[in-house]
Amino acid sequence: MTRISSKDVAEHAGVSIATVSHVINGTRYVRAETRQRVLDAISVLDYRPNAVARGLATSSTREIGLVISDIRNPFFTAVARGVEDELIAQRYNTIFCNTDEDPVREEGNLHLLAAQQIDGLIIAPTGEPCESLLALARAGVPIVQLDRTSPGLEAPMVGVNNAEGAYQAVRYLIALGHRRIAYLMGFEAVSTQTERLAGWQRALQEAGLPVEENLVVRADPRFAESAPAPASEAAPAGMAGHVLPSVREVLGELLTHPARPSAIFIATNQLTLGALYAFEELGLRCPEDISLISFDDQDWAPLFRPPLTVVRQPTYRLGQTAAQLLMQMIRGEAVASPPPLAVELIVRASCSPPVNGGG
Amino acid sequence: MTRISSKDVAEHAGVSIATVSHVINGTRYVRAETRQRVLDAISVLDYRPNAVARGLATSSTREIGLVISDIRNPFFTAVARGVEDELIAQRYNTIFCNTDEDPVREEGNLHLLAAQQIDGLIIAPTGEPCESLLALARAGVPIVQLDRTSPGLEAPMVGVNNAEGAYQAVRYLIALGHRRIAYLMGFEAVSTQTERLAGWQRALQEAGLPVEENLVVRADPRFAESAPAPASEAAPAGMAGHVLPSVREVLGELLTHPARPSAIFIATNQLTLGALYAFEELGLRCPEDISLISFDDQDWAPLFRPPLTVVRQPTYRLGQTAAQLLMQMIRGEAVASPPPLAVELIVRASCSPPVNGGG
DNA sequence: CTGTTAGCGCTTTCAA
DNA sequence: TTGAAAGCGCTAACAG
Repeated sequence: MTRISSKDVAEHAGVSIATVSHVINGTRYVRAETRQRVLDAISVLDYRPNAVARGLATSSTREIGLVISDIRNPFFTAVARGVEDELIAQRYNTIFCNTDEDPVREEGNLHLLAAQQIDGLIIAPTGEPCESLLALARAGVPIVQLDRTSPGLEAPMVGVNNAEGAYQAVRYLIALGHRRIAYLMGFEAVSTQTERLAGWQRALQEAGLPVEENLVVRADPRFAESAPAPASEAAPAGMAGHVLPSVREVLGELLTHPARPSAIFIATNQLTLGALYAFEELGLRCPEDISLISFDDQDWAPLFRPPLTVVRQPTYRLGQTAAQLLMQMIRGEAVASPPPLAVELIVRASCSPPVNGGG
Repeated sequence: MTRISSKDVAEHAGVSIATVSHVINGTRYVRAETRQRVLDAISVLDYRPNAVARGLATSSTREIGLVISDIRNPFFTAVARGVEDELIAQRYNTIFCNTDEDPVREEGNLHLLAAQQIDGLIIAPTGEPCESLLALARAGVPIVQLDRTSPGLEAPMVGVNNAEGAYQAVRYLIALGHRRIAYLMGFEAVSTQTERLAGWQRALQEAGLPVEENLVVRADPRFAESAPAPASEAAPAGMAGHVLPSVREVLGELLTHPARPSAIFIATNQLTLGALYAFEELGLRCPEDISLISFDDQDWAPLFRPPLTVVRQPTYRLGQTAAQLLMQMIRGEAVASPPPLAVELIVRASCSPPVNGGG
């Protein structure tokens, strides 16, 4: 069962291991006849170069780390697919890690990835300062930030135009006649959440509407806690340092208030799912009782009753772009953050004019 | 920027590199005072052992391959999370690859993983014979089959009781009064699909109902083609060797037939989504015009109108179990396929008695 | 209790 | 046009 190595190939072909290496990598001229002998030996012996040994010799492992919050989040899932497709095409492997937005898990993952000598890293950082991340950057490992930014990290970032998407969404609601529009968001540390907040604000201000702080509600964005299936199945999440109420709690309070908003803009798909559960529980009909618009499209969104109006993000392309950018960095090319990718307002039927003229 | 190695640590601590190695790995006794010196040196220099070098020396990389069909499929996504949670806890990294049910992609992925000297493999095989997979097995790499089996491969398999789940689903429909119950499935090569077929058959036979071959319809299970979002975003799929019509085509034919079935049992979540789109297009109401029951729960299923009746699979646990089994194999323990995990019939509201007495 | 040293399998000067 | 040999950073005998 002893694995066969380039030495075996060399012997079989009657050449040195240097020559074997060179024909495999095409890294210097080899007489056609010699090359053929080596090639034959390779196929006869079914030789596969050992990437670990090569990695040690070249200090390049062809492995890329992909660190995201949770692969079960359809947003990241689509992104991950974009990344993997792009990387595998370049014969790079992608190692993925989940952080659950937990800085401790983030540190641990990065530690392991660093030890593994990854050639590059694509990360959707938690947003909390992360020593391992900065260390990786200092060590010269190419890094691209995905969707969000990490404090203190100098690295190109691939994301969407969050403020603009939020702005459009809220403007759409305002045009429909809404005056009191809530914003449901997740962790403050996550840059997308605050950028979307800014878009919400700008739209209100431009319309001369008051920006009431109590219209901004925060909830744990990690899963729709009222959803039976994942909840009962989910592993206990890390949550270190993060304590936020569930969507259900938060909306229960907001939407039973006498001066409740007539519309809500939601920052993520998981929060949206939670909100939908909350509506059901509170007996609120959408859009009759409350209009809803959210970030992230979902493949079931058009089938929903009502079909969901959303701000669509180019998820797959986000991952693809991040991977392409990383490849450029690995090749040593100079890169800069590309302009934010455009989002798209998809109007379906979860928003309607407010019944009582806008709350 | 020259990376620091165990040699640097040794020098700094005034010991040999062997001692450094031993304190790091706790692999032989080191005097407390010496150990402390080494530890200090490590932290002063911020030394991180190079896993690649270690991998070369020990021929153990602490990397596991996870090969699935498509990470965008929520089934695999949950499984992958179970795998990653389990592996990361053991300080193993997981490299994931998508095959798109394409044997060519499968081969390519495995080839790369083999070169990378993975310590183990968890795979949901396409079901087509796969040379690289057998080669990996021959080379003694621990493998566990996930959800399905690959022809000719001797490896423990972690899956659910597919036939039983299908049987229960169809029995439920029969109890409701249905007589003509269709089965919508994906690729024949995928073992789960045929096992579920067997369950469907058994339920019909036991009830004395005819098993009509034209009630079994096959469609491309890879994505809901009528769903606008993923379709427009999706990368061109591989599809080598697989040609199957879309759900829309297949159901268009089946359900406009005069003697159309009054109920349908669907083998996967992606096919279900496609069916839901098809219903919409055909103007069929569920469950009034047709009852639907499917494999795989989804977090939005309870919110759907009608809430979907499903056979739930323990997805997360499937991944977790596979990973645990793999760890045992890596430790050299003897293992066998565990009994299939139980599925659960979740009755919601997408099935009702047939209007005309069961077609 | 600790150091020396021979690899692991490959790449890459340097020589020829 | 090709070979010899020195590493890459670590582990694991073997010595002492």
